[in-house]
Order: sequence, then C-alpha cells, then structure tokens
Amino acid sequence: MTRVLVVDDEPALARALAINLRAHGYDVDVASDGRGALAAASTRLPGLVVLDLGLPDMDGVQVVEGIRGWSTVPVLVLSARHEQAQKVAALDAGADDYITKPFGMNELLARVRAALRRASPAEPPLARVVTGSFVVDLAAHTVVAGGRDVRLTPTEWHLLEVLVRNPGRLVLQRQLLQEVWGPQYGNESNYLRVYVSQLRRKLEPDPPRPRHIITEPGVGYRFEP
Amino acid sequence: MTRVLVVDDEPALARALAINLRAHGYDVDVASDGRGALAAASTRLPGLVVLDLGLPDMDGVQVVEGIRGWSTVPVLVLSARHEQAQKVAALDAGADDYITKPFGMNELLARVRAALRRASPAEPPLARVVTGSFVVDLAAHTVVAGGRDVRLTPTEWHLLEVLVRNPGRLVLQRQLLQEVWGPQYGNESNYLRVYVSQLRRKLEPDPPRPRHIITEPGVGYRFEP
DNA sequence: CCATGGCGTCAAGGTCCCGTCAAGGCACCT
DNA sequence: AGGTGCCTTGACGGGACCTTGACGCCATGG
Repeated sequence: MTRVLVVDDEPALARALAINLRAHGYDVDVASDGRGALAAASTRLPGLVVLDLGLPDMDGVQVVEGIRGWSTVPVLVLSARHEQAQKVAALDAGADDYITKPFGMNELLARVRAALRRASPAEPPLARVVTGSFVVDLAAHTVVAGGRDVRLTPTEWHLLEVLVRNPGRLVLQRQLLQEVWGPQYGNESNYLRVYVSQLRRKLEPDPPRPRHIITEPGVGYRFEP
Repeated sequence: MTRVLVVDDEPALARALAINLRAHGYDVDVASDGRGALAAASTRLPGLVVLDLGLPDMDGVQVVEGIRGWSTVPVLVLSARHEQAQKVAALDAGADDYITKPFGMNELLARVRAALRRASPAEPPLARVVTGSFVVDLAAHTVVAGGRDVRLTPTEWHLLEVLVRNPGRLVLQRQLLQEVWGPQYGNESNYLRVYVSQLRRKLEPDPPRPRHIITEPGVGYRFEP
C-alpha cells in the first residue's frame, strides 16, 4: 500500500494521524520537525506527505520547497487558522491542498484519497464532467444545466474549463488569473469574483449557496463534482 | 458487429484478411480495386476500411481522399516497403494508421481494434444529416431546404460540410478557416462572417435568428441538428 | 464591541466582434 | 470578346462582451 509521511510536532496529533492512516491501509512514517521531514521524504520515498506548517525548526514553506526541489510527491498542508499567510505561501511553493485545523479525520482521509488518485498514473484526459446539477462536455464545448443548454461567454467557459479539469483540487487565484487572462495578470481577483458569480448564477441550482464551485477564502476556488 | 471493408487486389491476401476478420466477429466486405472500394464504402457504410495502397485502377491516396470527402470512417493502410512515399501521402490525406507488408495477422487485428476504439464512441458514419429545416446529403453532395434543392458554391459547401461533420460541437474559427481556405489562413474571420451569413440566408428559415448554425462569439460556430 | 478585509452582486461605460450589403476582380464558359 | 458566377474586400450599424467602480455582507481579529 501507499507510504504516507506525516510531519507534525504535536505528538498527540501525529499519533492520531498515524493510527487513522494505518487503519486505512497506508504505511506511515512520522517526522516531528523540518529536518526529519526532508530526510524521511528522500530516504523513504513516500507517495504522499501530510505536513503541519507549525514546525519548531524551520518554516513549513521551506519544507515544501525542499521537497519540490527533487520530487513531485503530493503535499497536503495542515494549518492553524492564524497561519493564513504561511498557508498561501506553502501552496504557492507547490503544495497540493490544505486543511484548516481543527478538521475531521474523514475530511483528511478524503483529501488524501483525492490527492493520491490525482497523482496515480496519468488520468485519462476527461472529455465530459458530470455533477448533480450540470454536465460539462469539454469536447463539444457545451454545458447543460437543468436540462437546458447554457450559453457561456468565452471567458466564462475558459474559467469553467480550468476548474473542471482539476476536479476536487484547489486552484489558486493566481493560477486561474494567469490561465484565463494571461501571465501578466496575478492580483486582479476582482475579475474572478465577477466571473465566478456569473458562472454560479448560470450553473448552480442555488447560486448563493454553491455546491460545485467552492470558494477557498484568500486562496482560490475548487470544483467539486 | 462492426462492418469492415477490405480493399486489396491480391485475391490471396484479401481472402486471408476476410477469413481472419470474420473469425473475430467482424462483417467483411471485399473490394479489389479503387472504384469498387469507393462504391462499397458509400453503399455499405463500413465502420472501418483496410486499404492496400497497390491498386490496379487508381492511386490509394485518391481512394482515401474519395472516402474522406464525405466520411470519417477509420482507414487502415497496408503498404509494401517500397511504397513509403505513398504511405505518407495517404496519411496526409486522412488515413488513420498504416501497416507495412509483410505483417502478422495479430498485429493487424490489434491495429483494427485500436482504430475502432479510437473511433468509438462511434457516431455511425454519417452520410446524411437531417435538421428541422434542411437536409444535407454528404454522399450525394446535395442540400434540400424547404423542399427545394439549394445551390451552394464550392466554398459554401465546404464550410457547411465541416460544420455538419461536427454536429453539436463547437468548431473554432481558426479550424474552419484552415479547413476551408487553407493552412495559411487563420485570422481572416471576415471570410467566415460573409459565408456563414450566406449559408444562413440559404438554409435557415429565419436567417437573423439562426437555429442550426450558431455563433459562439469570439470563438467559432456550432451546427445544431 | 467595532474595524477590517475579502467576497458576492450589480450597473454603466467602452471596446471589440458580428452580421449585412455592395462593389471590384478574377476565372471560366459560351 | 462578352457574360456569368464566385471569391475577396471594405464599410458600417448594432449588439455582445469585458472591464471597472461602487456597495452591502459576512467572517475574522483586535
């Protein structure tokens, strides 16, 4: 089964994570600081890293950078609420997803499964994405919501396409902006707000309470199938 | 099961192919020259064509072009080693794959399966497209709208053909331009505007409010059956 | 408790693209 | 040579789309 590296300086939380992950069939290594994390990542070659940002010896971002220097292993970041800035920096550095403490173990396990599923051998390029509310046909360039064809403007479509091609995955604001508007756009998050709003109005059954185009405040958006 | 058209002028090879394909559950038609191949392709509507390039009456490339004129059926080319140039020309003309003689029957069967798999989810090769307002016969090269034959210029027909071959799918402006006008045309979208307008005037019941030739602003056009 | 920042929503302005018409030029047929 | 399509090209309204600013709301933090 897959090997998971848990990096956390709180022994209680580290143990809880290890027990739960082992109970679901993963092999688990544990490190309690940044140096140990980098050492374990390079020697044990885990298939996934769960990384708590609050470490005693070094910044969590440095750990992510240290791993990304030589590996593409998925990194799942745990962050306390006051570590907002670090969290964004860690995602920018190449982390794949994050969970805010406190969190439910079921949510963590789901994120672990999702990250591993994405990392596994080249998912076939999907041509059609189906949700409970709408269907996106990437090949035909069409969207059907509530049984009716929906007309999208080029920008709306492009934005939806990027989100939908990363199902379940967090997509950073900067990433979306550069993909849809161009490399020189990185901070005009107001564009995102306007177009996400329009997409939800056209696609979500209850736009004020979106179920598929989810906001990750301060970070980005996530498409949930 | 799928119908396969075998085109080969060597009776021994043609028979061997037919026997092996039938043994694997395909329905097989056989043609021994180019004229017969084109006739069989248009009347029997095979799901795959196995085409030997060395034909007595016409160039194999012409056969491919003749088929591609109205159909997207996968074409698998058989070529002798010295027919290298023809093979490339055939692929350029729209053939999907090739096998060099001599070849093993297992390899051919694998290529056949691969070609069919690519073609599926297979729209049955459409030779006639019907909408609420007009009928396009791709084989006969005719259009009937409102009970009357419609005369189309070559460019109009070519444009309509590309759209109609991609029912329900968005076709990009550049794609249309390069397909109809040639590879060096990519940005002269004014051509499209003129000819789309003419097509709508000839085909749509209410040209200002088209129901079948739909504009996707800034992107391309879409044919809706 | 209030202040703050990010988010969602709306409306208005300006720009770009689309549809349409008409004239010129070229090739082919008679 | 003349005539007849057909393709190309320019001009011009009208509409769709993108951008931008303003405002209210909620959650977070002091």
